Amino acid sequence: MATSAPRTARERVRVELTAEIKDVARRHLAEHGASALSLRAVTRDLGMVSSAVYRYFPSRDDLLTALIVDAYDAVGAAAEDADNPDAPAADRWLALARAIRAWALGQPQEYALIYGSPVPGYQAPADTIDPAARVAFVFLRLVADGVERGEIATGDAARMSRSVHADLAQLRSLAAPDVPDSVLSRALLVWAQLFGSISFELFGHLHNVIHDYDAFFDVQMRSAGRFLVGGD
Amino acid sequence: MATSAPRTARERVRVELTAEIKDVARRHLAEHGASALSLRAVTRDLGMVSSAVYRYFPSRDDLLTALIVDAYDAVGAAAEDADNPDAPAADRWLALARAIRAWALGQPQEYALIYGSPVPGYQAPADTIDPAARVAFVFLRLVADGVERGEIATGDAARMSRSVHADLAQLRSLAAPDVPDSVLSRALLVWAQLFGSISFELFGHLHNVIHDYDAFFDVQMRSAGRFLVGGD
DNA sequence: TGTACATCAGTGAACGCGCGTTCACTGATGTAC
DNA sequence: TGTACATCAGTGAACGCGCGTTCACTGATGTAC
Repeated sequence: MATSAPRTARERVRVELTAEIKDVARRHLAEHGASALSLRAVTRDLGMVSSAVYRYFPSRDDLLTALIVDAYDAVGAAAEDADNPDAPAADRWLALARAIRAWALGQPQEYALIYGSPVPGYQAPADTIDPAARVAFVFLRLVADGVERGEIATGDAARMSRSVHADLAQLRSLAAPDVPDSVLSRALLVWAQLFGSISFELFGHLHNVIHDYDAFFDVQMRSAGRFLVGGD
Repeated sequence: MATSAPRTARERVRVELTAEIKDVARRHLAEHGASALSLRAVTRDLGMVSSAVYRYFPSRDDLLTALIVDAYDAVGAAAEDADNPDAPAADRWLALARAIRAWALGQPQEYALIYGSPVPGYQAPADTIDPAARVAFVFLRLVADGVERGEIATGDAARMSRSVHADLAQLRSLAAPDVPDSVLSRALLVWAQLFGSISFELFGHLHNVIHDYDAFFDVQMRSAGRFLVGGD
């Protein structure tokens, strides 16, 4: 990934073809889902012979990993783009929620790839961890800013066990400086709610219940935002 | 499903074998996930020849559908069992949330089957709709009772578009009599949050962030319960 | 209660398919002098 | 600038595998008289 600019023609072609393989794979993903992703089908679409892909990805799982990393990066980037650090916390939250949902609706299979059930037989390697955190950092920054600027009520923490306190403390030191437990806990609730809502919509659990998804989503996220900033 | 008691020996064996096939299939599901579920592997485990399964299920998709229906029924039953209609709404909510999570942790692949990404290439037929609603009905009953008994604050409804209002009205007439929009909206938020939280845990999105999942879940659900009963 | 026929469960062979991955190879591109 | 060698991309054939589904069949179970 972090290779310096390709100098030789060969390197340039290699970079391009790697990207092309991922593009085609992404298209297949969109049509048939992750577990149906086939190296042979991808190379067929590219006019290559199936074994040629092994010059670029050592195995099918490595290709999947690359797609997963790209997907995490893409939501992360979408979230970062949507965030205006100068706006009030509630507005930032709404913008972030909308951006994530918009990304999910735009590439539902990529959303499913990273937030749906894990691909059977596939073990996510460690290099997916950092990209996965990117989108969450946007959220936690917003929360930390909101607390710092006095926009988010801190309230008093609900009673929680030492273990939960420790987990929250670790998260705080990692990504949410000076955010008290009460707010951090609320934030995680709201965060889970966001992905729960998007998954419900995308995976059809609100079929025949909700018809105007756009409007419903906004109502829900505004309500969640009020909960987030408003305290208990 | 709703066949009357089998009378002949043949019918009895048929019922038993149908159940046995599903049991083995469920075991395979638990080990390898839905998309890796293979009729041949299932029949192999049963000591049958692969074509014999077609006497019981006309195709692989029909077997999958049966497993999905069973899974929905199982969470629904778990939820119903956990619910004590005489308890306060907040307690009922916590008990329900715990029951659903416990079920999910007990059979993660079945949870993934119904609440994770849809199985690629599989189209859920209409007969999954009713079983899918069963668990939600338990929740909505609890909410309706809470409103009726004055345990859940109704507050004033946030501004929402006509379309959302209509969707909520339909849901109310279906499963939540006399529950005002404000509460219904909050309830759906909390509901999405529950499945978001369980999915986060099960699909590994809180890996290295939360360590004491049991305690964290309780803290979160209590907080969600306060939001549910307490109003905006 | 016994017989004749119809129904059904399970068999085994076969069809046609696609998959991931390996391997020895050819020919083009890049590098060092 | 030109040549000799090393590196690399892509080929094509092959391996071994498992899958869903169909079909004509045998033999057991059930039903009607």
